[in-house]
Amino acid sequence: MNAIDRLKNKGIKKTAHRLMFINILQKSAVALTEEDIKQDMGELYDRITFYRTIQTLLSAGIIHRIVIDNKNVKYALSEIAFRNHQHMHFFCKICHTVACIGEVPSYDYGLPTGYKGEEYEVLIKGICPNCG
Amino acid sequence: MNAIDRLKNKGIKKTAHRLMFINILQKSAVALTEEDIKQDMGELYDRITFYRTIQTLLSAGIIHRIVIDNKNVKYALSEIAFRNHQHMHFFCKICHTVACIGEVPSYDYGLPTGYKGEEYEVLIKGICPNCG
DNA sequence: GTTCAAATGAAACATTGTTTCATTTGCTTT
DNA sequence: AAAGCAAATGAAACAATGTTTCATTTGAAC
Ligand SMILES: [Mn+2]
Ligand SMILES: [Mn+2]
Ligand SMILES: [Zn+2]
Ligand SMILES: [Zn+2]
Repeated sequence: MNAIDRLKNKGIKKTAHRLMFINILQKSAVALTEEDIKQDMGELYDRITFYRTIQTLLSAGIIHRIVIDNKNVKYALSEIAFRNHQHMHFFCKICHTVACIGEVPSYDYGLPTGYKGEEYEVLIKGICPNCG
Repeated sequence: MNAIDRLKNKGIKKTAHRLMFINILQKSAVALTEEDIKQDMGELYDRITFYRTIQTLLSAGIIHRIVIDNKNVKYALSEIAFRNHQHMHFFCKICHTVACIGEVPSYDYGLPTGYKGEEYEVLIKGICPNCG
């Protein structure tokens, strides 16, 4: 699905910032940092609008935020393939690349009594194909 | 193990701040936010020292940081029981409590070709015993 | 094209992260 | 117990990031 349709789908206005933001993510095989996206935006970048664009796209569910730790926060499109399934993330310890990978296996994670698990997030850290 | 021994173990000086920080975590069954710990510290709290205490204790491996998302970052002691095993974390969607729970199951998580997984982090979101 | 709500971007303010440096503290050696 | 020294502290200042306000511009519906 293209950027315009993604916005139309959610009933939010198509603006230059939003379209460019989505298009940049769309072209990337991996999740991107704010800095990555900002660099790609060039001229059009504005700190405040950028901040609000992220909020808008996040709450519309068009993108998702992947928080690895304090120093690594990335954004990726919420792909249709993944929409209703939890998916895993891979973090490369060398190049710090983050990729959305397959579905979370529905194994028994063995919660202690009394806990009700609803969402299972799996983050795998290791070496990516590029760095291996 | 008590706070003094934890510091002595790592060969770092025992100071009022560090001891209090560790003792506060030690008394808690769940992971705590900076704000939680700050509140418990009272008088002794200082923003800058606090910042450095976290860094020191983190890099000594005495505590670990659990990043749920942008708005939920918590700290917990690195328990001996967990030292060499990855352990899972549980996040309660209602009260936002975070708890360190059992080991990460060593199932096959099914990485795409080329990826080498080394650490597996599992974060389960749901309802805790208190809120259920 | 007109209209109106929503988005923008400048400015200002708030919060958090980090460094610098003079002073104090904890620990080792006498 | 006292001296000596490296490490820790806390005040200050600076940097980066988050957030609100408001006048202006823009997008979409009519
Ligand atoms: Mn993802
Ligand atoms: Mn833990
Ligand atoms: Zn890599
Ligand atoms: Zn709860």
